[in-house]
Amino acid sequence: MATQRDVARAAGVSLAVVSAVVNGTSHTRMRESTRTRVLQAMQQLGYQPNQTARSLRLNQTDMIAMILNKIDNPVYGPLRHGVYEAAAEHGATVLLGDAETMRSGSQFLTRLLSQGTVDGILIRGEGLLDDDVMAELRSHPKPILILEHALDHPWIDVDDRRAGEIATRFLVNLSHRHIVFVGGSGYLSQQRYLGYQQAMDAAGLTPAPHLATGFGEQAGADGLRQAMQAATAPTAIVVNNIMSAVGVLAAARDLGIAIPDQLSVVGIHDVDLMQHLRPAVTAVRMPMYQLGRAGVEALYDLIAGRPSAGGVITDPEPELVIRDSATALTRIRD
Amino acid sequence: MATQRDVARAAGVSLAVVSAVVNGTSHTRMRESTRTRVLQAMQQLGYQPNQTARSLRLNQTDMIAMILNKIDNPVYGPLRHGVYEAAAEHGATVLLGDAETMRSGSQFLTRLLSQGTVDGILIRGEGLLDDDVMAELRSHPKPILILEHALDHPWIDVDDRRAGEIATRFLVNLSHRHIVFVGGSGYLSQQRYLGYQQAMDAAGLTPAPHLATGFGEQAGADGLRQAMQAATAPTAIVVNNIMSAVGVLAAARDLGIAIPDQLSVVGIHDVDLMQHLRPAVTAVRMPMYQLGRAGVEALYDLIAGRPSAGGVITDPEPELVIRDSATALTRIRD
DNA sequence: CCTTGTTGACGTAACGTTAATTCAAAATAG
DNA sequence: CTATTTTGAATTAACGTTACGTCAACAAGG
Repeated sequence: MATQRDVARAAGVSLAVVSAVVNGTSHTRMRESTRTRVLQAMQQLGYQPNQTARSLRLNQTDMIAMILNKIDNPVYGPLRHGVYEAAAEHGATVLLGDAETMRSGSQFLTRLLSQGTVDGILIRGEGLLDDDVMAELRSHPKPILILEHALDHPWIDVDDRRAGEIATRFLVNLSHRHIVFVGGSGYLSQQRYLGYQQAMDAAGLTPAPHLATGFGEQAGADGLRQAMQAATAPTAIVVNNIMSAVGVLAAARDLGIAIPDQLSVVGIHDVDLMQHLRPAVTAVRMPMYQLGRAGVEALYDLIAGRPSAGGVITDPEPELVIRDSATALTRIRD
Repeated sequence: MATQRDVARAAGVSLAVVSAVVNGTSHTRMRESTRTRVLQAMQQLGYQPNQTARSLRLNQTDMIAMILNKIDNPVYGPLRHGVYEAAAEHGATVLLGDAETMRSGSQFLTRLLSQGTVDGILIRGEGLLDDDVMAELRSHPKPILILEHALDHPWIDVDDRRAGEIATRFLVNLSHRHIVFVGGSGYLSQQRYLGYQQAMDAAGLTPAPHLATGFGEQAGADGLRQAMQAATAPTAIVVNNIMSAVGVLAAARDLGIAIPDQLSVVGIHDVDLMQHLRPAVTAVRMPMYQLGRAGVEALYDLIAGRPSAGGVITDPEPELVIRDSATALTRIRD
């Protein structure tokens, strides 16, 4: 492949001029005619800049890494889009990794830790990155931004507490009194449960204990079964993780519980799929796309050494998307 | 950050020795005591090799790109895992891009086209990459492997025709006679339709025309509605794209069609979600994980200049996963 | 006419690595 | 005891860029 040297030779100019043409540097100036001559030579030779050499010289790769807990989780779709878009605006490409495969000594981690691979790192590990890995990452000289609550790193996240509150208050307003909170585990789920508690307290209702059955479809099914064993069955359920809502629907069907007539369901997080389920699932949509964009911006603040905005994103707020899985309580219960 | 030069100074040896220790090169030899001295110095200084400098020197980045049509499609989950794993075994990292954002002049494409970014490229664009982009990619000096049927490039793919045949034959064996084929568009869908036709012909049944309503949930709903307008309503339906099965289920519910009692449904491709829907969806699982692994192997054959295995993957075969959305036809119809 | 400033370039030293070449000292062979 | 080989390392030239420093030629100002 043609290099700047080849172009220089073909155009009868020095290397410096070619480089200046490529980058539009102001230091090295040239006649317009020279510039077009160089441009033509580049065209003819099919010159493509060598990104690696550029990175070495500039000590900057125009690449950032994003590490997600479970890449496949559809709630990360908009997050990823936000990150990719914002990164592109900064002229950067995104290297995507999965926390699950980021064991100590893994290929991806080694790559990240070696110098000159990425300009910065975005992490959403939901507590799944073990301490060894985090310690290794901490030794990384490039900035790291955590896309969830963190104690010892710059971080930014959506408002999970508020989401729990919004979901619960909606059910309260539909006259439900026995509302349970199901699924999840870890800090993030606790925040949502906190929001649930707040909304229950505000309505003078007694919060039920958190049925922390974990993540995914099965967790939802398990949660519903557990909830239904209570002395007084709930009339409504807040599902911590949206994919668990699928499991809740399935378990309800299996148990002969009609949704929403016998049980109202609200999920936290929203994905396209929810509008295509029957009943379509009412959910609290989190600004994940914005989180992605804000994350990249904050990361680039860190990279540039600027002070970086962090903490909980309160604008936009989590947004309730009303569909068919929750309805007002009309029958008298308990 | 510490470089090899710093390590060399600290250990009182030359650069060459440090490099040899890092790579385990046999050319430059050294005493065991020297080796440990260097290793200690590396440890003390926290030396991490500079990947960029290495890439520049070796003209090899240990990074491959994978371009997918719609990253978010859950059927790509296993494909991605296969690719990531196999790449890791080759000591490589994967740069993931979406065909949708790969317009001509896009950040990601520019990055790919510049020299020294990746060692090779894997593409599954499902016809969505426009000709400009493909032409630009073709000019790329590094090998490209297409993960679907291609005319002018090395390619490899799963057996879509066979999948259509398997799905259809299963329904035929359940005594269905009016079977429609719904959803999709493009070469890949045609292959599956071809398999459908084959199975229908083999059973002496008349294939219905391909209702090519496209991809995704909505496409399934549209397809079912269209299919139901026929003079004699079908008793079974082969859904080209698995996510469309969600839409089929929803539309059936909306139209008051009971699945599987009034209509049997079989989807092509399988994702975890299907077992959590009600009814759980019977589907033909494609060896996407293996496709990912095989794709990486074939790509590395190309990179190494070896002859590369290509074409349709027939082992393992698409596998029928029987769940609850299809049942034997017992009532007399038409 | 000399001074100063501007234009349009060129040369070159890095960036951190790898691998070819070279070479002194030690070991071995004759 | 000398000739030859082996061991253990050092020097150095790239890889393709970018940016600093330099400098001739020419124009403008006094």
